[in-house]
Amino acid sequence: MTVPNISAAATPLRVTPASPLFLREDEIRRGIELLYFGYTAMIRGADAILEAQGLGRAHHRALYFIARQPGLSVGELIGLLGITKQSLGRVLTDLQARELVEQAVGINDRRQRLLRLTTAGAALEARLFAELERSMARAYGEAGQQAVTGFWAVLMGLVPPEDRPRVEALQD
Amino acid sequence: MTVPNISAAATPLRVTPASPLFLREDEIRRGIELLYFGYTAMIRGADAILEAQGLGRAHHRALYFIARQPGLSVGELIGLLGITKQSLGRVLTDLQARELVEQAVGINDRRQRLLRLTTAGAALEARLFAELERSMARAYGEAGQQAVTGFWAVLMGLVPPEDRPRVEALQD
DNA sequence: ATATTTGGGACAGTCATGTTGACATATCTG
DNA sequence: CAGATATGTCAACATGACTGTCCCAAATAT
Repeated sequence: MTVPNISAAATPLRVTPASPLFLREDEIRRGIELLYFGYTAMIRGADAILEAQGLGRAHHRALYFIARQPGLSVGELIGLLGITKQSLGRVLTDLQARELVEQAVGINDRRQRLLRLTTAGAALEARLFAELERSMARAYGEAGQQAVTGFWAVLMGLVPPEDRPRVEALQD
Repeated sequence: MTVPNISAAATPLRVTPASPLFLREDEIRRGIELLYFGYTAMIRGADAILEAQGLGRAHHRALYFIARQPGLSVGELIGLLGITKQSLGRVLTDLQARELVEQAVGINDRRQRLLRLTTAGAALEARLFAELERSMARAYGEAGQQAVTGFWAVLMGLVPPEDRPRVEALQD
């Protein structure tokens, strides 16, 4: 293997640990900054692939959630993305014109349009995911299992309680 | 107090801990999703204040870093924000027109323009920060000190090594 | 001392992605 | 059948990025 010990980094962290006074302004600002730089760094990793396809980050987000929850409805996707149907409409039009996403009439409710990736769409999403995964797996491996649990816990704490079920529901 | 035990939550987490197989696709996707929802939730918290001022998120980011590193140069701010000088130019023009930010000629290098917040700018930034802090402190408190360390470690791992010094440098 | 590079500002046009508002159609539900 | 819901579409507009170009002043190199 090329990266034999990424999942077993002998020494995790190397990051200054939080002090018991971890609610001080400096510690809060550190979290804000790391969240900003970490998030943008990960997202940026997929830009090259997107640009080569003439797509943007909005298309990426839609592809991601359709891949994650095949058969979800337009309304559910709007809820996850937090955008209006008009904004999503343009994105879906693009993706369908490129035959990356297909629609089916809802089963219980024929007004719904259920979304899934085509074979080409799944292939593209896999390439995009591989880029995100490269960043995230490196970070997980460097930080260690226990750190990952903390990472999840703080991030879930940032999500307003009423939105948490929606995030948990992706984990099925 | 209304929130007496936020800094001493008896039971941290409540989030499913990472398994030893934390590099599996599901665990990676969980991190991607939590990072997305956590980041957007925190950022969104300041939107109401910004809108009341007729400012946007771009202005917020500039205010944040100028507050964090008073006297930084235009070039340094461009580096932190990762945008072009033309994009930053409009933002700084707006902030200076509102007398939230002021410039001074560089000391060692008179070509530079060193940026700092005015009194009004500092007051606004403090209000914006208080919103972010509310989210972050709640998340820190719910998750616990150890989780915060893990949160930082994973996020720093997401930042490409060559960019890490710039993030660390904010911590002075 | 002059030439070049660098930090910053300004103008113009464009793109990606979000918004509101209005209206249409099909389907579900009471 | 009446009203609510899910979705689609058209139009206008806002935000915040981008590229390209030109400019000035100050630092640095030759």
